[in-house]
Amino acid sequence: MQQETFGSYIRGLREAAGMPLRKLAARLDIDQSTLSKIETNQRYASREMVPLLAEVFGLDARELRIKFLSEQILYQIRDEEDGLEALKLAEETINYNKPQKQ
Amino acid sequence: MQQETFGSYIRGLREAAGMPLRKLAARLDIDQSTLSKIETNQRYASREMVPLLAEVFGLDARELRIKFLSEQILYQIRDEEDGLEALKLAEETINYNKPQKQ
DNA sequence: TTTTTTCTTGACGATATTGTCAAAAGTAAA
DNA sequence: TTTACTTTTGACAATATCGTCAAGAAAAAA
Repeated sequence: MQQETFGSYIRGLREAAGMPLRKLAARLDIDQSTLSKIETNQRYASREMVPLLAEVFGLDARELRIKFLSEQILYQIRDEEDGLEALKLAEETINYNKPQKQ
Repeated sequence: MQQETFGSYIRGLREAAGMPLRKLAARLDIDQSTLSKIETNQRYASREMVPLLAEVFGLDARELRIKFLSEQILYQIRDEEDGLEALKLAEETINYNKPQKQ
């Protein structure tokens, strides 16, 4: 299930840009060791980093946020049975409570 | 979005059964104040309580687990934009990595 | 209204998670 | 190799979350 994490995804972007950890960490306003750990999956990226990352790498902020949230969700239901069903129920709950169009 | 929480759901079950907090807490092996807080949404139910709750109230354990996980997920994406899209992406990711039938 | 039982609350210790510092390890250039 | 730079790591402080205790508030029974 866990092929590419958000952390390794960032690492890929950063390396492709030839940018050192130190610089990206500065842009994100975090310690470089924290970023190192995020990229090696010893820590988790925080919500606030997402728009900054989008800006730095010229990505669509919305898409990146969705990717980030999705990974959070997947992490939460990792090695749970019926995770898929839980996702579906969550979806239904959102849809049910969403204001109806027309 | 948040109409009935897992906590208030438990409270409903417990009251319907005419069971005092104290007794249910004992069955769950937690302090009654913890259960009180869970039922009033000041704390979150833990994963381990779910099968015990199912047993106590004669519910389907799988369904209750799904309900529990679903709420966890919804809590995580509360007041996030594009939460629904994140859910869908998570689903796709699971489906994509699921072993194909046939 | 007293008494008993149930429920809630605030404070606090225990636990888990996070971010940082400083040093070590790894890599590349000179 | 030295030297300079990048990345990783371990230890620890800061923060957040959690469960319990003990007392108080609320409710029900007597």
